[in-house]
Amino acid sequence: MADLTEINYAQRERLAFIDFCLQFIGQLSRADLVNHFKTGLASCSRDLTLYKELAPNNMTLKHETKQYYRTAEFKPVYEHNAEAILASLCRGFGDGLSHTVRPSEKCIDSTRLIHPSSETIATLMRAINNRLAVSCDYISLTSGETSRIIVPHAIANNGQRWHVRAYDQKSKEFRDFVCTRLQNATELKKPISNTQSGNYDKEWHNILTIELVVHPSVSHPRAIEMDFGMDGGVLRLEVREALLGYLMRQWNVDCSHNATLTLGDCHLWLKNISELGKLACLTIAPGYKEG
Amino acid sequence: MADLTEINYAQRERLAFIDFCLQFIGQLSRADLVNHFKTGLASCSRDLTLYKELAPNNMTLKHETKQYYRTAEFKPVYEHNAEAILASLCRGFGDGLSHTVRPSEKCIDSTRLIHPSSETIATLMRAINNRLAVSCDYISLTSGETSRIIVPHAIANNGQRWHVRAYDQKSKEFRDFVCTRLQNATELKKPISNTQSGNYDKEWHNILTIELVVHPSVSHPRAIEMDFGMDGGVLRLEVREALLGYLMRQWNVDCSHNATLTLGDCHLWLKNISELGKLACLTIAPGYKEG
DNA sequence: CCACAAAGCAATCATTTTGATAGCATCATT
DNA sequence: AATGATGCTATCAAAATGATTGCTTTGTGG
Repeated sequence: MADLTEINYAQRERLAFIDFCLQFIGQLSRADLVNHFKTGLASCSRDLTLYKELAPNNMTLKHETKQYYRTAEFKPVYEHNAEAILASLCRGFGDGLSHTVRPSEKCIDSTRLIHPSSETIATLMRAINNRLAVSCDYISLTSGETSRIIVPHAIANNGQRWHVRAYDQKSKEFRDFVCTRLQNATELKKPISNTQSGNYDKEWHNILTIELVVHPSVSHPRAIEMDFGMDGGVLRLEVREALLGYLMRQWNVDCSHNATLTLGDCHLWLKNISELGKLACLTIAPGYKEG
Repeated sequence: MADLTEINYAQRERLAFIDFCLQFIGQLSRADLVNHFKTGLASCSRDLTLYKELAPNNMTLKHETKQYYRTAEFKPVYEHNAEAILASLCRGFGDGLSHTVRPSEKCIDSTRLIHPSSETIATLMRAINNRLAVSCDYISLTSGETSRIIVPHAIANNGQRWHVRAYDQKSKEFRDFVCTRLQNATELKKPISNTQSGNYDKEWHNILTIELVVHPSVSHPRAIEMDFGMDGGVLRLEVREALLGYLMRQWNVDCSHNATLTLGDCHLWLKNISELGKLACLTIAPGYKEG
């Protein structure tokens, strides 16, 4: 019997592709495999034969259409993670590096309107990995364009924008910068001072445990519980303090102390807000009032 | 000289990996390659040699650290799409099928709190591809649990949830259903009637051209223009009518006729709303009033 | 300052994987 | 019943890969 772990990289990819097509498309022809991997017919037959060995009851050939069909007894050979699958369907297969893409028109991801340049991302990621400072021009919403030197240690998406979390030499504190508002980012070769390293970013390293519950104003709470896979009506999450405000805004979580926000479409309430103390990050959160 | 298109699938993957590491991490060791692809040392040397042939000036070996470093003259061999790169950094490499994952802790995507089951997605996608109806139990926010037969034709993410767009035999119209609120989804084998096919979903096939502009209340509009890569202060988009409302809500676009919404953090205004006519989908959009 | 260890490199050969071809089987279509 | 399209298997040649060896470079520790 064939052992999954002993199969080489390329063939494993092809087997995974077969498995995927059966489960998420329902059928598969030899031509699909040949097209996708630019492989020969022979190796294609070999792959199908091997797949049949691994999972004899997963597919049957229908000669009417000359395609393999998923059977009702199908058991996936590979555990496909749901988010990864959806990404594959939306953006096509392949790892996004070599372009073996074939996006599905039937699976449409949310629209990202903000696309940082890959140059900027590359510079930031290299600086992060090599602990270097970056000089750049930054246009802020409040103060307009300024020249800055920042020491980045992570990048994060807040649901809309990609931010870089960095020590700002101008304000002498850790801040978020929107990646698309950076221009002329350049790595500075001299090593950074210790206090500017990510380890000293308190709000980043402070992990808060928050409790989200269905908002009392919702009339069929079960629907929301199912959305969030809630266990006993509560969703516990670990969140970096630096990112909490964004998360609350992204999910439109009522952050008032008594769930009094009545703005439409508010499905969640931050139940344990009173235990969290005063948090600057929450100033952008829906319904938040200090106290 | 080696020709990129003539290189086989497996080696192309490895070359892309080298290219990626140099550009987004800054360095790469032979061990990284071996680890990632579980390949032998020999083939690893071959890949590096070939990469040097393809791009002689992209990397240099530093013996101090025994790693290859990106040079200042680096020119990517593969065009990496920014979104794909960010996904690779956040979730690790590989196509999400075979798990060759190694996510970066320095690159954090926004938190998706709602994860549809891969079983449900699989059933829906198969039904879509094979034009089948699906029976299921659905829990709606307004009417609670009901049994339904729907004919799905696409799934889409609205920024928060995955929806399935489908003909609903109960209400006899096309609607959106939240994937996580579906239970016991089962394909029905009999073929669907023609009028229930996706082709007849008017709101889905009606493509609107919308014009988004920086909200007049923003004090440094250049920052927003850069975020959205605006051309002359306007961002023109083609959007399905069925998805327009979600898009407006996701990006918090002021949909009032005169940009009068003053709610904090509203960076965009839907400039041509007056030309779009009456749209039911906009009832959920910020600031929208009929008229 | 020299020996050593660690990593990279190049060459070689055995093994594995792949591609191409040919002949046969199956089944829908006509 | 003939035809054509596709799938299967077997075979052989070609290509890719893995393992081994001996060599080079360079940093490190004595």
